[in-house]
Amino acid sequence: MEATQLFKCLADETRLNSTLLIFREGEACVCELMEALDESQPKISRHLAQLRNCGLLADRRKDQWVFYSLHPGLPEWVHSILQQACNSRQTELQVLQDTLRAMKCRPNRC
Amino acid sequence: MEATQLFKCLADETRLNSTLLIFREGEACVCELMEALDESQPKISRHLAQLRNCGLLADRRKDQWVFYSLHPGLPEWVHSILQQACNSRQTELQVLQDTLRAMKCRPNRC
DNA sequence: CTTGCATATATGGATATCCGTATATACAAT
DNA sequence: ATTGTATATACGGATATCCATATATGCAAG
Repeated sequence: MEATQLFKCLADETRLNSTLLIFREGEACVCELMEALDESQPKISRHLAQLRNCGLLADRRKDQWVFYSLHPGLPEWVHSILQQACNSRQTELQVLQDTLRAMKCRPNRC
Repeated sequence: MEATQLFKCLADETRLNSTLLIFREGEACVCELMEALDESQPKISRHLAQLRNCGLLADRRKDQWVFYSLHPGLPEWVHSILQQACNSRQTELQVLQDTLRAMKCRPNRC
């Protein structure tokens, strides 16, 4: 993964928050991110597709949901940068995670 | 400094390489970066101005040169991200630094 | 096979980014 | 004052990014 490509991925609010939420939660599906970030379905879906195409995220299908997670085998420096980005917006991320946790009818995991 | 703003700064090859060279060298002026990156003067100058306006770089004037350095007082997580970015392109950066060091008539520092 | 839910993609338009070229500014030296 | 060197900025065009809206796909349940 090229550094500039990673930075392009993280240079958008929706993509950064989605990636960091996935980083902290392990995985998340489109509808969970819609709820946590309060954004439209196409918007979330498009950004996640972009992150997957760049190799930052991987997806798995479970019933009608698609769960996105960090792509396995990302180099250590990518994880380190994500961790630092988390540090820089701890408070905001906590709010997003609380919203996610308060969500009713979260999809069942495998 | 906002995380997405930092990532936008680093999402361009010219800006990323300039920033990392400055990170490793301490400071650099426009003509040094032109030489090391083999790019035009307006291109380098425009990108440096953008980095300064975002608060990532600071500049000081010495005779006819303008030296750019990391803005003092940047939070620790910014430094950490720059360090990780350096790690991810060590080899390429080394080449750029060698070109810089081989440059004839480098400007005199204060 | 139709309905419903989750997700993906296509389209078109608004805005942003990036760059080459040309020009301007600042300042030292003559 | 004029020249030369270093840097900055203005302008215009090409391209990329981002989004809302509409539509398509995939799949499970009935």
